[in-house]
Amino acid sequence: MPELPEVETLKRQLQEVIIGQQVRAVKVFDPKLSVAERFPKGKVLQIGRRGKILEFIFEDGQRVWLSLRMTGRLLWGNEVSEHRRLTLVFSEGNLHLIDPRRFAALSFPQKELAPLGVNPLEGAPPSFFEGLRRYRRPIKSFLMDQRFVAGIGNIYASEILYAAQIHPLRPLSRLSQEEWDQIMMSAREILTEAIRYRGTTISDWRDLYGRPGEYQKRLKVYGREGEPCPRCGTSIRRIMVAGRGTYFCPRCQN
DNA sequence: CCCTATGTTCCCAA
DNA sequence: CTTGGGAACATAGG
Repeated sequence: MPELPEVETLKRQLQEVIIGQQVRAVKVFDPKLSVAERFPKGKVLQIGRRGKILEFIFEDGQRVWLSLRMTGRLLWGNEVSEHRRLTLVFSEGNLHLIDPRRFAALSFPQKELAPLGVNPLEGAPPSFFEGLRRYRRPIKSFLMDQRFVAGIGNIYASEILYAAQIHPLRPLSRLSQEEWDQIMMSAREILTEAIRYRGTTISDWRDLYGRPGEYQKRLKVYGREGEPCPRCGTSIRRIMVAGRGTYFCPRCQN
């Protein structure tokens, strides 16, 4: 599913296409998304992103949050493809929500709730790491916890820890400040690079125009079990961390 | 039939 | 309170 770089790609493309346009009609094809009937019919003022959540901001101040979950995608255009769950009819075109597994969710936030973690593109404030000493959970599961760090998912967590040369099972409480800083720096570099390549297409991800991303060609460890580490040649390993497939180099990452 | 899958949430147990 | 495991959601592919 879309992580930060994929959602950011959609956000930027939507800004080019629907800012200033008015939602004329909403067609709902999945009863799970019947809440979409309440979609504001006004003019879209801005598109935002909070971690992996896409935010539509309307002229009158109303907001809609879209969480794409595992297989959700947005498609601009006329062609009716498989797995269409929702269509927003704009003055100058149609925006379709495509979602094979039907996990995507819409919400209409009443106020500022759902405290989100730090933005890994900006980095954490200097004091952030100080408050984390008590957590002994593996660094990888921490990086993916949206309450602490917003936007990192399963693919980029493995890639970030590989770049930072930190073992995914290392307890947070046993990281030094320098190692934490290194992880945050790697996160920024990798996510920024992934945005530049319009995200990672392993199976479902496509951008607003249906094109696959390019970052999958640059993945160093994710999905590469048994292949040689690009740094030292050791065979990449796969383990389960918090129930998710996790890839790392047993020699480079400690 | 088995396992896996870019996510989130909830229940339960240690 | 912390953490992880498992299940659930629902569908497709190897």
